[in-house]
Amino acid sequence: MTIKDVAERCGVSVSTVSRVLNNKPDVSAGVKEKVMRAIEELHYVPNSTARDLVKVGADAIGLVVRGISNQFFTEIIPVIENAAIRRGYDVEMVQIKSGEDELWAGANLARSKKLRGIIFLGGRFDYSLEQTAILDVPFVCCTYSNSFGSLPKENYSSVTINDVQTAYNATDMLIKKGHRRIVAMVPFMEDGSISELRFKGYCKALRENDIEFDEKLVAVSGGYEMADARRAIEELFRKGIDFSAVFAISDSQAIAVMKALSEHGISVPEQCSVVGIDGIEVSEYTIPTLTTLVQPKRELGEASTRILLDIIEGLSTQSHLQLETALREGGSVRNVK
Amino acid sequence: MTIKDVAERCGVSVSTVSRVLNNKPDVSAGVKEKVMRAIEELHYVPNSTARDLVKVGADAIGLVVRGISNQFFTEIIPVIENAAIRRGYDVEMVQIKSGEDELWAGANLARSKKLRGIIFLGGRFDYSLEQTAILDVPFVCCTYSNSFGSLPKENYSSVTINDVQTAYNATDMLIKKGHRRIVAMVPFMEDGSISELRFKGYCKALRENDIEFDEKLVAVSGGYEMADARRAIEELFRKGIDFSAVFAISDSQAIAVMKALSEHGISVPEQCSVVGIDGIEVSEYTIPTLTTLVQPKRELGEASTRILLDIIEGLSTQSHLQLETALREGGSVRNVK
DNA sequence: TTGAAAGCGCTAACAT
DNA sequence: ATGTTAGCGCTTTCAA
Repeated sequence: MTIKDVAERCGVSVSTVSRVLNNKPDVSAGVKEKVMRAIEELHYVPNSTARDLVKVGADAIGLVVRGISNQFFTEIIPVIENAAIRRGYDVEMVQIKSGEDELWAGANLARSKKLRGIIFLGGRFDYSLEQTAILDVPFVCCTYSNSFGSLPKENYSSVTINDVQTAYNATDMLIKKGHRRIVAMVPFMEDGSISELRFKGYCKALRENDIEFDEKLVAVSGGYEMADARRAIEELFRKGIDFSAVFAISDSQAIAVMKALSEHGISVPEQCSVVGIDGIEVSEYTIPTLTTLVQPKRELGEASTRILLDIIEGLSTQSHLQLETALREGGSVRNVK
Repeated sequence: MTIKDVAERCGVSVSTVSRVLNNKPDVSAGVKEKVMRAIEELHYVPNSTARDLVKVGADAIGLVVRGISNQFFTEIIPVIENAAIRRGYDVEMVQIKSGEDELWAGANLARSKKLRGIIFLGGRFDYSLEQTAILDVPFVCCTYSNSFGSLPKENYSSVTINDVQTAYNATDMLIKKGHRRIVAMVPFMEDGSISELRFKGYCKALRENDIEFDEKLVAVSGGYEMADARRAIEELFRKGIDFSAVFAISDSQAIAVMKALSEHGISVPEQCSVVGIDGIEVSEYTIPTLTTLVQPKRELGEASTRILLDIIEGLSTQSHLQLETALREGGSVRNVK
């Protein structure tokens, strides 16, 4: 069932059918009518692949999202879409799994759909110039940057928070409230990624407050899932570690921490305080409400889009924007001074 | 940057480049080497659109997911992917927004990628034969069926739970535990969709237990979001409605209900019981753990895939499978007898 | 082993 | 207003 079948059915040429398909003006009402009926009757659906192949670069950008079930990302996606639409650009989105390479996915998407640029929502922190060379359009890294790579600043853009600083703020806040034995709930200590950065922030806060780093207080979960965090806390109890607060790398792991504590009869915040990072929707629904450092989701999405489109339109060059996180005080942290 | 550029760079024909690209055997080692180096150097990435256009139907199916941020769906997706892979099929996934038509998206995907069949993860309940005719491959509806439409059973397949029965079970359980004034937290009473079915189950449970239906106990939230549920509960308090339990249409709304109750100083389950439906991950992390009717996510995904592939391979015909939900007792329901 | 050429389904000149 | 034709970038006969 192709455009040719429709054309033959109506006794017109394929270009005429193409015209009505694309709502071109120069088709007589009668023919248009006839073609539309044939389309209906034959249940014809145009092949978008063929369309893409022939189309010239339209006003559209790509969005490559790492991790289909990352709540934090799914809250940013609509922001980016709306921001792009407002400036007259469509956005083509693809999801990739944790194992896949976002650069390849982006290059593929860009070529296939003839896009003008790419936004990566989540990705690796260690690009090299060589690796990004497969991308022939500008791109911006949203929520991450190239901290562990060799890609020159002038070759890409990024919009992020300061992960080290944010983790520092979270931990420092706990210390200021009188906590000394603070658990760091992190997936990895050295993954060359977000976990490493935030762990560094935790260490820095201890250091600057003259609290000795205690390796026993690092709960290394080995993964970003809630179950990983829960398991890591259980492990702490098994070892009989004593602590009065937990800094968790993300809200979702913070929520898992609260649960694990509760299962051990520890109430939050009375017996243990918990702080997270992100500000995902469900963190407002925990009991008590999670205290967390909220990422500016709207700004992250809007700035990424703005920067990319400005580059595309020649209004500006590559840039790197670092946004502030805000402490949202829920009920999960207690002052013990 | 196309295959032609690579060919010219090496002084070979495009077909030769295509051969090394696709790992065909009949290329001399020397040429292969040369071409591969050129690909590297030029940072060439094949255009997958052009590939799709020319390829003949491969062993692949499509997965059309309704709602990018539906936690319940995102937990089923990997199940379907793995089940398909195990039988030697690739799966192409697309996400659609609430407003978009999944049938159109499915037809589009099927044609573009020359797929052998489609799984819809969530969708409308009211297809007609005419509407589904745009699909020229078999399809199965996963987690929903055509309860409000006219599509003959023999024209599609489905794998679902019994929504009416499940809601009945949830409500009946509350009644058996002594609750009489039970709130139904539903997005809509008559939406020709899942909300309507589950609301019916609630009503049926009341009826069969000789409890009079009280419209004041229906919290119609007008949407499926957590914020919608929270608002609906606030409204109940504003009206001064008295109740001892809440049946929520989904886990996520149940979690929002628990929060709203907590904010009004009502503790769960001591002063009010809450039950949900779905069994999403985070429902295991609430405090108390949410009591809910767990959908068999694994079976839903695997059965959908099996049925579709069996049809594709001519091993069986369209079928409709209804799976059981299981009550998972958390701590959010109290016996008041 | 390699190249030339046809064609996947569609759009967009260019004719008529 | 409508038809004819030339590609879009790739794979795949078919010849050489």
